[in-house]
Amino acid sequence: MPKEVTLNDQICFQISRAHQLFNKFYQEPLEKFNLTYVQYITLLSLWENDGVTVNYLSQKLGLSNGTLTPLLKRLEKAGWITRNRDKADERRVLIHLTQLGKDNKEPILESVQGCLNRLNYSDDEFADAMDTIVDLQHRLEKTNENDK
Amino acid sequence: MPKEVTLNDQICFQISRAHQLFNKFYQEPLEKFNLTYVQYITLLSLWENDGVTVNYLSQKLGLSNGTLTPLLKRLEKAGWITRNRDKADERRVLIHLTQLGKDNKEPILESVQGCLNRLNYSDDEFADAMDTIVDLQHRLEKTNENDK
DNA sequence: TTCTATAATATTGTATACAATATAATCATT
DNA sequence: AATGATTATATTGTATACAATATTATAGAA
Repeated sequence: MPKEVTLNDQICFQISRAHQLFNKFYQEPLEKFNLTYVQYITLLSLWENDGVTVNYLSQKLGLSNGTLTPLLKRLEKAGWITRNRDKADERRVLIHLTQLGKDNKEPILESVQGCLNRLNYSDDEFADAMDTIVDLQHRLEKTNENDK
Repeated sequence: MPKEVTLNDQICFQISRAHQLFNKFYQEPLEKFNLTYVQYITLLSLWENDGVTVNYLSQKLGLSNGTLTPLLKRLEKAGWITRNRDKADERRVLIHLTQLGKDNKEPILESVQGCLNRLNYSDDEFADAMDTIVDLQHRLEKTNENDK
């Protein structure tokens, strides 16, 4: 008799749960900055590389431009970034951090790190967990590739 | 000098990516049934326990009723389930699989399993990956608990 | 029994998320 | 230089996702 397929045995379901829990997890450290989790991740990318195109962010974050355009407009409205057409190539929109966006890097990272510390990962445990997740990604990417 | 915080070092980001990749991954096996990943997960729960309330599904799937109500309406419209007020307690809505929903259990599971096999997990690797992810969930839950 | 508290679901508003399409600018070839 | 192909972003339509609120039904107390 084949084993019954159950919800909790599905690795996709457990990944989804972890994703949901992270969204909740980030609410507390980001609340005082009025940022969502995805907006924070976007700022994180801009703190690494500022003055980039929507397309670059789309690749880096793995989000479609249909997701990013409205998200970036909200970040602009809140004063974190600017959106300007590239004068050298007007198809492009260049995203730049504002002074506010730059000045708040440290406070935001500190607030987040304070929460991350509470996860109580040792360096080894953390590295192992990351390896497991990235390995899963590679398996999924390889399979998704084959579908094309 | 403190180490620079980068996007790819964030475990939240890697979990998000895995979540996105799973959504893509499930498109192929579910396409012919016109189901999304979340709808599939919902059916999976109903194949385990049929005739349950919205609240039960909400707990089981970890989704709010604000997410589930429209999702269940779409599943109803497509003929997979029925939604009926419980005559014994008319605050409740009971969700039942239709004959279509029952009859398609095996074909859907087979289609999905065919794709899952391509991930090439050994039993041990799979168990380890699951442990890692569930352990992460517990760390997140514990931390989220403390916030209340 | 009537009033209140509680419980279960639905609705509203905001924010992702993406496929498909549209728009506009640039590039490439002639 | 004209035009066809390509590139970059925006828009539209559909589907999650949740907090806050509304609605309706039940339960409990006086």
